Amino acid sequence: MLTKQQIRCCLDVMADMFPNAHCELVHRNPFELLIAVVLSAQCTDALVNKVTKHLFEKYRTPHDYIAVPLEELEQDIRSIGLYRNKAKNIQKLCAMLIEEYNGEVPRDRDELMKLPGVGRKTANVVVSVAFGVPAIAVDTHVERVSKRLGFCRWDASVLEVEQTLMKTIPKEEWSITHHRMIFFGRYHCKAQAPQCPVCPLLHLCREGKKRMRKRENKRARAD
DNA sequence: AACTCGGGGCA
DNA sequence: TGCCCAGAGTT
Repeated sequence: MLTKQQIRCCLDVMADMFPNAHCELVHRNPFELLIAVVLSAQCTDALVNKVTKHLFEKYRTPHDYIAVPLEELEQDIRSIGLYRNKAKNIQKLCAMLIEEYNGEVPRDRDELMKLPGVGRKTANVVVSVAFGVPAIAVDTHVERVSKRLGFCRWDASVLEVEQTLMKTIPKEEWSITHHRMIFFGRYHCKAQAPQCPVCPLLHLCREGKKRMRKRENKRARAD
């Protein structure tokens, strides 16, 4: 396990590697962001952006989404996968927005999590990106990076990962930090092909050092 | 804690 | 062409 000091050091390196880290979802307001993040569950932001381009021209308000048959909305988002669940959730979510929140996206994380299709990760992204509330959205990238480097135990829950990061990072940097970690995880510390040999964090990384040792042993046996 | 839902993308 | 990727909800 890394010390707080070491974790901050890792995060500083990520900041240097990805100075332009940001939310990759295309949106123009909190409502569009909410829809985009709900759609992004279990698929990549790039894929969602392909769909939302057309979607946000056709549907502009919560009313627009519920004015259409479920099957039509399903067809409009078919290419992203899990589209039946997502279409159903979005119609219910829009109905709730109208009935309970005056058609506005709530600014409170716990209120957001009452909406169908909105879990902890989605709610954290929405409050931090749309409303500037400090939050750390733990997706698979943030979780994988935290565990490989040794920010937390391997068996830590998503909530424990979030709490570890919150305890380590000053509040003002929570939001930008989670974007940096996502970039680091997506483009460098990838799930299948981590770039350990060229990683500037290798000297601190629990998993990286283990992988490099394995590599060495393999080479030694081959000789 | 484990399972399910479903496509696109890449090897 | 088959494996890998990405969260929320349910039991």
